[in-house]
Amino acid sequence: MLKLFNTLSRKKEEFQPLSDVVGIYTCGPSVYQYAHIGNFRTFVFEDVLVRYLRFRGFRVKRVMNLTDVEDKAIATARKEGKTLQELTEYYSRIFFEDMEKLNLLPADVFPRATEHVPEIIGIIKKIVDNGYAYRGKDGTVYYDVSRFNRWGELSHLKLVPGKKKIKRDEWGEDSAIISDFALWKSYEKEDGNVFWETELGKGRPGWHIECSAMCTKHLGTRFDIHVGGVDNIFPHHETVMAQNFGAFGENPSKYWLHTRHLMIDGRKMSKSMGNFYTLHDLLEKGYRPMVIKYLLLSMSYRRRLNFTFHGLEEAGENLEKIHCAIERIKRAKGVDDVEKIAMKALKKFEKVMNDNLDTGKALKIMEELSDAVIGMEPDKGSSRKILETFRTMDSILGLSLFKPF
RNA sequence: GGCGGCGUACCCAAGUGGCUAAGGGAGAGGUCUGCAAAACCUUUAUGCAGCGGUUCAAAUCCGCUCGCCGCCUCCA
Repeated sequence: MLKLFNTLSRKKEEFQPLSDVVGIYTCGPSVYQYAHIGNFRTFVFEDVLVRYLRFRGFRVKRVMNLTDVEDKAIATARKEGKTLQELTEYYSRIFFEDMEKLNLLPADVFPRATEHVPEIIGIIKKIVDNGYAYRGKDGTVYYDVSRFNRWGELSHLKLVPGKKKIKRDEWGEDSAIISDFALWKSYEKEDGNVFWETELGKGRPGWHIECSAMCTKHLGTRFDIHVGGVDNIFPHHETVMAQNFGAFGENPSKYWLHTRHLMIDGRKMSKSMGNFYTLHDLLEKGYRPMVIKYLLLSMSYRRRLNFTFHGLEEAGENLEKIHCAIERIKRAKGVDDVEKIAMKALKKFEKVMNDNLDTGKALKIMEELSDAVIGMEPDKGSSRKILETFRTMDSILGLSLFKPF
């Protein structure tokens, strides 16, 4: 039985789907700059989640949004003298290329925030009608956090009531204060030509409402799994829950999964600190995409992973070993009946994957199988079985083991 | 200050109450070799941040202390 750690309960829970199609929503990239490999740690994990669910026989619908309108994107476009669309199109294209390089399956839907303004308006109106939002003096529509008594349930934060209003995607000094956040931001000069004329007035969507609108449109008001990095727990996912409660009276997702950060020099790899590598950076240094992916998978997603070049080298060696083992087995003409080893390995593999998708241990099991196999002369039947096992594991981890290394 | 995570050898790391604490990497010694590399062999924690407690038994459970990190309105 598959168990997943649910941030909401802070417990591992048995995965029981709501219906015959498992709905998964993942917060995708903000497409105003290159995604870094810390971002990809999350996307790689999500890919394995989807692949594993399919392996277990579930039908899955995965939705991954592209945040293509927000403060930073607007500011960046302005600075670079581009339109918002030119900027986000460019980075979206790069993102899709990176996904392909890392052998990540495309989501079933890649909704863009700018293409969902009518849905966004619709959901804001519901929230207003239900009494969970109000209009500020300048026309900005704010979510009234004081009306939502389950605020803080996901992040487990005890927040202090306050009167602050947050209009832009700002970050301030007043921490631990409950603030009302913008659902619809009225037009400001620095928005330039980024605005929509709507029945809520001239303006643009708030950052948080985009996800509520898109997940609801593509997966309904209640779906199975919502995934993202831990830094999204608060405020982003907390607000998504609040918004969906305001509009539809329920928490949109049964399970909330959060990946821990990729660290560098003991610190979180982040855009704002500038201590990151993009996929492109590492490819340029000569590292192969699958080696990078191997490193990203080498630790359970619930644990922090410290990025080092030494670790990357080791990942490369381990991956090479597995490739060698597969090549050897392909040509094996021995007489040993060693089918059992393959079956045992697969069993162990499933066991660790069932335990909250521990890809780090799963990789170790693959390495052990490779080590075992390298010293053997398996017969034809065993060879076929071993190759099948590797193929199955590869279909879940997506490491392109059967392509030239 | 609140919530959470982590601390096992020089480095990474497994370990989830019970045989002498996995495995890699690096280092040291060796086999082989004209030398080197590769490969292979040997070796490296009376001890798991510290202190106290529970127990027949603790790296593992409990309490306290120290240190590092994450979140507490940019962020995967």
